[in-house]
Amino acid sequence: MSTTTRGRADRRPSITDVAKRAGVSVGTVSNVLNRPDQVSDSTRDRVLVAIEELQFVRNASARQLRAGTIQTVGAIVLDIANPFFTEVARGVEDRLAADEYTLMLSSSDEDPEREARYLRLFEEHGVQGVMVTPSAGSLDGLLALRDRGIDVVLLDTTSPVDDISSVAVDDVRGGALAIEHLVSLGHTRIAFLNGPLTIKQCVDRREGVLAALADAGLDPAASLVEITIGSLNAEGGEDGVNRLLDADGDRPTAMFCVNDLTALGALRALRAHGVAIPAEMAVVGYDDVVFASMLTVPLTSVRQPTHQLGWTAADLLLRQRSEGAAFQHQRVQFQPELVVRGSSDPSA
Amino acid sequence: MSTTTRGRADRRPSITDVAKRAGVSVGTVSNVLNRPDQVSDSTRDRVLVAIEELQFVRNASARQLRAGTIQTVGAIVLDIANPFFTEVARGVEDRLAADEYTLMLSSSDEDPEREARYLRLFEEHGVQGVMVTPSAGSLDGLLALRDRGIDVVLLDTTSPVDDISSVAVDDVRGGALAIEHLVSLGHTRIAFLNGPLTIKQCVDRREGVLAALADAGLDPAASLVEITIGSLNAEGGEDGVNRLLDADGDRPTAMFCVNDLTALGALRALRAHGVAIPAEMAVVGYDDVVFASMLTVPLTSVRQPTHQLGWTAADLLLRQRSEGAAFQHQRVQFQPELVVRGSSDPSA
DNA sequence: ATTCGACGTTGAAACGATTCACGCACTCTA
DNA sequence: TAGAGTGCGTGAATCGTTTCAACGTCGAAT
Repeated sequence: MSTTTRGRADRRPSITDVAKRAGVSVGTVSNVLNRPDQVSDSTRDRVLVAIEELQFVRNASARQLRAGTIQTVGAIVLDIANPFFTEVARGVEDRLAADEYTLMLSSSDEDPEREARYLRLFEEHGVQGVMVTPSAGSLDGLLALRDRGIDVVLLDTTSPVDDISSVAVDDVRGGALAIEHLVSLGHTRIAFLNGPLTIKQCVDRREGVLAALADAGLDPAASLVEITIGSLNAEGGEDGVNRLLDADGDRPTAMFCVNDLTALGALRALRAHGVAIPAEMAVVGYDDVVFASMLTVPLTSVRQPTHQLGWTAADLLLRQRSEGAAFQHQRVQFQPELVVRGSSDPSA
Repeated sequence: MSTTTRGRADRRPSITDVAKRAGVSVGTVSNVLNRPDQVSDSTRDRVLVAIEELQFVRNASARQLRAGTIQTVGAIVLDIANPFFTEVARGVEDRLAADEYTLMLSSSDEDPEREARYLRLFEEHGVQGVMVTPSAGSLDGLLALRDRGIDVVLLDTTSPVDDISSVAVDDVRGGALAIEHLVSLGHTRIAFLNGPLTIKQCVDRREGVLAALADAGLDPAASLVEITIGSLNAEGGEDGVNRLLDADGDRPTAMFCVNDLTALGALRALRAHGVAIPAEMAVVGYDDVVFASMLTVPLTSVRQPTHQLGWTAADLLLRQRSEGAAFQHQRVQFQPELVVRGSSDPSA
């Protein structure tokens, strides 16, 4: 059974095989690998030749088992297919590279169960820390993880507890920015395509929405049409618009989408229904992803410092590890910025 | 040193700790974990309680070290930020899930060195197989990997050798489709924003381009303006267009971009230069990513069966493992499809 | 009454690397 | 020439799990 799938060797060569071939002890081979300067030139060369001849590749499991831990951290984002999160991930990688850490990256697809599964997988693999954009309302799992010695930093959401750090953008402000803008254009009946309120970003942006409406003296009951979509992507947006247009009552004149991917789907559905943008429906997205400015109708959006977000989260995580008990937990918060384009403002 | 970063426990509990607490041997705990039906109810319950109380989490390293291998495969794509590849990855995941395999996903960013580094990392971690979209011209590293017992399937490129399987889309045909379309619209001077020829897709699409020109009786030297861009993304596209417009000589009336991300950047730069699309410049992309139909000028593109591509690659890999020596290497090839939109055809 | 198999459990031997106390052979110094 | 110091190398213990031969116990079959 084991020979069928193996080309040549029946078993990958171990450090012992290398030692035998080079005529040294395993300890010496290990030294060549990890402290080459403590080995004489001739011995080192002999070992390196043996490694080359046998095509020896270190066994990470054995290495890690003995060493106890390895320079790896995990990150779980809501949706790896969302350009916003890939840019965040790039920021994380850039910071980790400086300390020679490796990243295990996964997407929860907004499913708390998937999130939990990946967290367990990461833990079994002995990651030193995790960065998570939680998809569940509860932080219990993450707190337990922290108690088991794995550092945790929340990514793109503000921490509700004092003893877990977070790096986020002010989503309340972001939501308010979008609505203030639409209100300033004269809209008084606005649709809000939002995700489930188990996701913190959705809660916060909604809070900003409500606050901005109140500030403008508008009654949410009359001026806001909330549509909850299942997933924060193009399909969700399309679905949300279809439900909105099917519904009875006054059709809103403006729409705020919880992110740009959702807005993309919404625009597609609106176009399919022949709704003019922004004349019949003004649209605002969130994230200002790479293609937002290039759409049929350039998308007004709330911009966030993506790369910096990821970089800072990784920085916090690494500092938390290196500083140990001296580390002060903190909530880093960046400010969002509204980018006005044609999807909301014909004069833009 | 070790206590500073640990919350409570100084060391994560091992199977031995669980055994002690439950008053059984380590073998029994292992049995509870792996063959629960071979353990009596009362013992099993006692062990499970101990596991719960100690918050025991299996150590994947030890597990894998002893078991020799684990249900994991790796995948390396050219650019994780490209929606094309995230869709492919989704297809891979869907197939792997059926066999309870785990995926390690990485992006080479078209850098052969990064690719090699990730391959080594995967190998050290004992993956059973890898799916790779090669960024280097040479397959030596992959062949060596295969000889060391790790199955290899090429992803989104046709295998040049008989003993490595591949799943691809006919890129020669795809390139030809784009050019045939532009020629049929009357264009005789066409720009081709292509990536480096170390990347197989670029070579193949170029071959299709040249073949289609020849079929149309056009001399490439006169009708084709080749621009080589450094990276296959929006920045590359912008850069390519800037160089094209700065150059002397007849300006082409049409442009074929090696992928949609590149086309996005190209469109942005063209707009900045006030070039009308498609009147002054017709543009065709490749991949038909999610936002292609929604751009300022909807993008004509060559569509590929992304999800199926990934699914099939994973299927081939898993079958290769399970069938062993009986497995027949094969080159699966799907056909691309041209989707005509406004960026090339005003009547579309 | 003895033998047998089934069942549940044990305990020790792996897996492959790292680490560290120790030993050996030299050279240098007093 | 003894003693200290230095540079290299050794080999055994260790990490946490899985696996498997072996063992005790009990009920059924002979």
